[in-house]
Amino acid sequence: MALSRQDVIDAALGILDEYGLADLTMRRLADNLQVQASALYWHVKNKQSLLAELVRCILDDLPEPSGPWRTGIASWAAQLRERLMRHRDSADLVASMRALGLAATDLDDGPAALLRTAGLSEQQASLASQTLVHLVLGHVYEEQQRVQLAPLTGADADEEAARAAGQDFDGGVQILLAGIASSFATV
Amino acid sequence: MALSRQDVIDAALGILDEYGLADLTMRRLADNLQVQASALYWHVKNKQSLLAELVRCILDDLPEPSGPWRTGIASWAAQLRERLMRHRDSADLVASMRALGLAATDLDDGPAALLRTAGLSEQQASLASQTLVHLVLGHVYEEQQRVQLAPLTGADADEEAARAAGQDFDGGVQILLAGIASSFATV
DNA sequence: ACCTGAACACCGTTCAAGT
DNA sequence: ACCTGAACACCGTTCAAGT
Repeated sequence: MALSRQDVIDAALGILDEYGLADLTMRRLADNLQVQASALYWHVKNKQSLLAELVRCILDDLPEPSGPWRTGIASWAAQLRERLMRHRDSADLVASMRALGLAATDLDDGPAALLRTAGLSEQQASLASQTLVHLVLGHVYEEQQRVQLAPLTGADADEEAARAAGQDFDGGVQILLAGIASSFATV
Repeated sequence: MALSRQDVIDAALGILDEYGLADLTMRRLADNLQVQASALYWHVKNKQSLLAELVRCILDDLPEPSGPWRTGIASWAAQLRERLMRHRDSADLVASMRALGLAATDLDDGPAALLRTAGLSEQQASLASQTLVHLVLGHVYEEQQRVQLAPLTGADADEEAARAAGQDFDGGVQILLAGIASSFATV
């Protein structure tokens, strides 16, 4: 049977999860699908657009934050982290694509909207949500990198380390939320 | 005259600034120095260690934060940003090296120490400074990426955009500092 | 419509050999 | 001590040609 675009995307996600972003090459992907590398270019414009597609998959149906702003944003951040943690190197991937303005550029729109309805000015809301997204991506980036370094450095118990990282994450988000709350006061 | 290790580093910084991290290849660097690519490996162990050296240069003599914690941290963050903005793609470079545990891993130590002396617990201090570094790197990363995208998208006035980015940066840091301040309250 | 095969212009790194 | 030259094992992408 002929290859479908979805087959290519699925195989790419598979390589990403198993071997990481650095090993996700067009040639390797082609090998995996038992096809010549050049065949991929019938299904996909180029590597960058394929990566953008992967980002779309990873962040698919991530709900917008809603409800009371503080708990709403906190749980949105946790959900975003959870989505990212499902795929290896996803924070790196998402950050790169955001940098190129290709995908996930609108990630901050959700939190910004909620903060505006909660009373922050346009500028404050976009600033705060931008900061939040930086924080989430930065934290998950380091967390994912640590996981990959663990085998080399001598891994602590995975379960324990994951719980600690999760608490660090929540703690960081709480600091930021406290800062946002005090921004309300000075409005 | 024979090439020195410092010559290699200087030329690498030159390529970084003029053409960006993606174009900083060993072969191009060698061309630039009018030497074979293999010659570089006498002066430098491999590409990664060269990049680590560049990070060390970029962050050289960045002073530790001191004084009253709030203004001390704010000005430290501004100084870090200023150092990073001197070299193209530096935030990307620093983040990558931090990820590999090679250089600049101890970037958060300074702020953490100041926050501890100011009264935060070990955990809170390291969490807050980690968050701060994420914020700085994340912000500068996007700022630098935007600069590189500007020629393509239709650049606004550079001066104006830089001032706006600077204010965004300061605003983001202020939000975080407010959050840290309110963490003191709950100690 | 979908894929192959060959080519182009690149990478980082190693290593014997030259001076 | 410092560098060349050639090689190895890779990249992403294009494009005529096949089915």
